[in-house]
Amino acid sequence: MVRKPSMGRQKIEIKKIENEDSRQVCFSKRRAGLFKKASELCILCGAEIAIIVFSPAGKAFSFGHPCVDSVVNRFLGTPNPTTALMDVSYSSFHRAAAVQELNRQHTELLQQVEEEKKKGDSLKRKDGRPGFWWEAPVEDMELQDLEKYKACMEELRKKVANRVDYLMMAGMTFPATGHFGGVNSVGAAFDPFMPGSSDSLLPPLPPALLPPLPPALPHPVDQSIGFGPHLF
Amino acid sequence: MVRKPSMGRQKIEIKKIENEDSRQVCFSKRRAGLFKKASELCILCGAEIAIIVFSPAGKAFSFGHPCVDSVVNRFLGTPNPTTALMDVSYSSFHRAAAVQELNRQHTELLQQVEEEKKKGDSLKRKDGRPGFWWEAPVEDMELQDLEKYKACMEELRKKVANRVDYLMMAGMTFPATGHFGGVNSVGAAFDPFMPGSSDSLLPPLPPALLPPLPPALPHPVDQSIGFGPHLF
DNA sequence: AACTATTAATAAAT
DNA sequence: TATTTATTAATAGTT
Repeated sequence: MVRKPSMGRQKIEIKKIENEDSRQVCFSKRRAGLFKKASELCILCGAEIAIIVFSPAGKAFSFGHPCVDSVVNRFLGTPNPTTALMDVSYSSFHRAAAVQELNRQHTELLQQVEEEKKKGDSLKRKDGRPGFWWEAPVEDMELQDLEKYKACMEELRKKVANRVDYLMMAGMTFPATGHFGGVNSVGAAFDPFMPGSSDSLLPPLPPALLPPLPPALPHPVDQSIGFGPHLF
Repeated sequence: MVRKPSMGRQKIEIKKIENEDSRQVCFSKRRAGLFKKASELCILCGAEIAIIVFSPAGKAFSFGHPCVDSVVNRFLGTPNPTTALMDVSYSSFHRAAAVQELNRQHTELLQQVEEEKKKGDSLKRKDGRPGFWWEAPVEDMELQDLEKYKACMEELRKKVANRVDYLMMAGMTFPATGHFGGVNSVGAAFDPFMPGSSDSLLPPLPPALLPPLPPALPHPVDQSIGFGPHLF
């Protein structure tokens, strides 16, 4: 029999893979590789790592040692018993940054809304007409949408503020709603510190623990509708 | 002359490295490798990734595309305004398209960084640190670097603003500043737009706008507080 | 999902 | 810390 002479690995350019199938395959392989590298770094150097990956399709995967939420909380500054004192000032910065980011978005949104309003107003009043007939309805619709959007942002902002207050005061970990372990998270699976495993567990990559696409929970893209009862 | 026949790479067991120096070297190398893998995954597959790494000494490093906060917030289930407004069909679609475009540009910048890095690798390597732009603790950042970074941010902000104006003129219902998370609210099956779109555009990575790529610039969120000397 | 020819990452030495 | 080298490890293309 003639052997199959595969081309073997070929050098590739680091640019977006256009072919969807190829991209999906690459995503799966490299995600696994990334998580493996992370687990090795944890074991070899005693690092704590959290990785969150959203596939182009919006599915979430995560890796965490000791677990995603503990690392994220530490990063964001949630008071944590195991957090070194040294980390506090450091972390508070990130927490502030995260909230600030949301506030900034909110502010910019409001500006956009105002601009849209102006446009709409001027358009309607020009020549005593609401603009071209085919435009008017569109403008109105957009304004309605924007108003809704604005309202949602107000709501979001409140929830964020409450959430932050809660975290700061309670000194608890994140949502007890099971957000974290939920989705495609790999913690224990890749957890190098699992009893009796140091290396042997890693290479094989238990496929069952890396469910390609189970229904995700709290992620907007996977969820049909936004504000679920579990959000904040 | 007698060559120096290094042993080359040796196979190692994946277990904690006891020697502190070796561990530190390994940590640095592998962290860099991990972040590089992540960036490639982002570019190749259009993924969104956030990585948070705490060294054993408690120092935090992070990688994020588009930025750490946006990915983490998305993961945590931050209510997504766009999702909440999903019923507003027209607006959603236009907004999705707008943000999609912005995000594409963003990815292009990321690619440019890669290319620049290649060029830089082969050429200059004298003064600056060859580290990745997204790491580098803030304390290592020269004042000059901060000034450059600031300037680049301003530049990028202008470009984004121009882009937004263009999109608005083109008939976009809502310009989508590019700051709002997952615009892919309609769901993968129904959304003709690339699902992997998303968040913040500004903060992430101006490096493409930077001069050739001298010193590395940290990710905004990475600019945390340096607190005294640290091991890692 | 499995197979390999290659490229890419990196342990050790400097 | 950066560079170089010799190897191992990851993976692109294929089946």
